[in-house]
Amino acid sequence: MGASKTDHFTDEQNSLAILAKAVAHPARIAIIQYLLSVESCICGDIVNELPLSQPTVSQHLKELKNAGIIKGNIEGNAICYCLNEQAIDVLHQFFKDVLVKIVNKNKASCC
Amino acid sequence: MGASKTDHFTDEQNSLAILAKAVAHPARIAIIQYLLSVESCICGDIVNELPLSQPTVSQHLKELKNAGIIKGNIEGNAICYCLNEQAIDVLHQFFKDVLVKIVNKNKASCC
DNA sequence: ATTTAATATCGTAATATTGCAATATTAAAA
DNA sequence: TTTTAATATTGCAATATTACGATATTAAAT
Repeated sequence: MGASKTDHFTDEQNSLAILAKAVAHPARIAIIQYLLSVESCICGDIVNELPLSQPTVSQHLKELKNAGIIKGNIEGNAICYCLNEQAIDVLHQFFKDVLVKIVNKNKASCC
Repeated sequence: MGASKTDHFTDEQNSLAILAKAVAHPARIAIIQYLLSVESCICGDIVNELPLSQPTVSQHLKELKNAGIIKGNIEGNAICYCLNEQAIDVLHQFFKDVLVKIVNKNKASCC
């Protein structure tokens, strides 16, 4: 098939999967790290920071934007990209909750 | 091309991407949530919990295991799967750090 | 020894992702 | 207005993912 059967899962499961997928590529991790390292959000040189062609970088940015991980504002003929705190927080909370539950379970004897 | 150019990125970027990719499917989110909901780790009924066929579930479990998100122990003719605290912690720490940095940046005026 | 139950693997079709060259778009600069 | 710079889109080839039927494996139960 190839397509995942999203309608069989909860909205929460689907949206977490979409967010995780957006992050699930080394280039997109690199983009996130670069956005964090830059002082201002106005950054027109992401392409030069990555070992990929301009169209490929543009595509990765689009995927991050579609998933809501980053926000983009037009600033003249450059574009200001910045991280979306809320989307990152959803992922952070999920893994935090998972971790807390694992620790509690392991306390009660497990693998 | 289709294959990502992993050799152009850092080990950290690649391993974070692998972990995120393992989680980046609603069925695998569902598996994680189910493993958390069960008291013991001995669980031989993951297939019945998911709206997917047995081979498909088995494949998803394999991917989670390959990425280190879950661990599997053979228990007779059933298999005991449980979450790997360390792998989840890597993801948790990453998103926590990103979040802290975003908050600090936004304080210093940004988007 | 045979059956049963649980899980894994193989093969394959449908679809998605990755990457880039070529080209388009857009707005500032000259 | 022409050029330049920055980013986006299109088209396409290579590869990866998702899903499942059929089949294999494995160990307990009969």
